[in-house]
Amino acid sequence: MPKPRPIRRDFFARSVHEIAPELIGATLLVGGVGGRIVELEAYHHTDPAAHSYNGVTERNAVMFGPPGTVYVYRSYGIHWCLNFVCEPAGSASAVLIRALEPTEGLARMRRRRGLSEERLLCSGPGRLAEALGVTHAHNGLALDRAPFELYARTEKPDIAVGVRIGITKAAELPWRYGIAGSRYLSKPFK
DNA sequence: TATGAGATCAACT
DNA sequence: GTTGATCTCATAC
Repeated sequence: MPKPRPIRRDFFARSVHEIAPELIGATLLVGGVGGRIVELEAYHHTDPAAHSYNGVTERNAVMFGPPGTVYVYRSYGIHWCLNFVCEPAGSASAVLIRALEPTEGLARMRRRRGLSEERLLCSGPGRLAEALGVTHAHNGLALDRAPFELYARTEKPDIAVGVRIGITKAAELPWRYGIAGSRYLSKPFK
């Protein structure tokens, strides 16, 4: 195995549409627990589905901050969802990390998630956050500092593209990316 | 395999 | 009061 190369914050100071496919296959750890990113979605500030579309609120404030920052929001009143802020500060764009192939800290993930088969540990944004212990306490933290670790992929996977999941606004935009055929996706690609 | 309810909160109308 | 970047469990087919 080649030595993993850390991804630094400046990686994120570009178009979210360039970043999103490049992050597929990267390794994300939180407190040493995590795995390979197999699915994510892009949200651009000009996109009606983005939280930042209607301007700053208390919830989405970190989206308007510097790139390479972690944005965590509560979903459906129940779950936490993990995002990485992209583009130059003020652009308020982000990628939602939707699924991981678990590789590190399997035992801790299982404990946090309760009895659960490996395939379901991180296959969805809410599940992923629970398995990695991500909460609002992580909102606004830098991605290249503890407890976060992010490493570039060593090989380019076969990347699938599709429409985003669970949204009604701008639902037709093909801004969901994933590893084609991975069994850890929240849903298969068409 | 598919559909539906419930959990529970921030933003918006 | 309604909706939403969700998940789990129950019930129906």
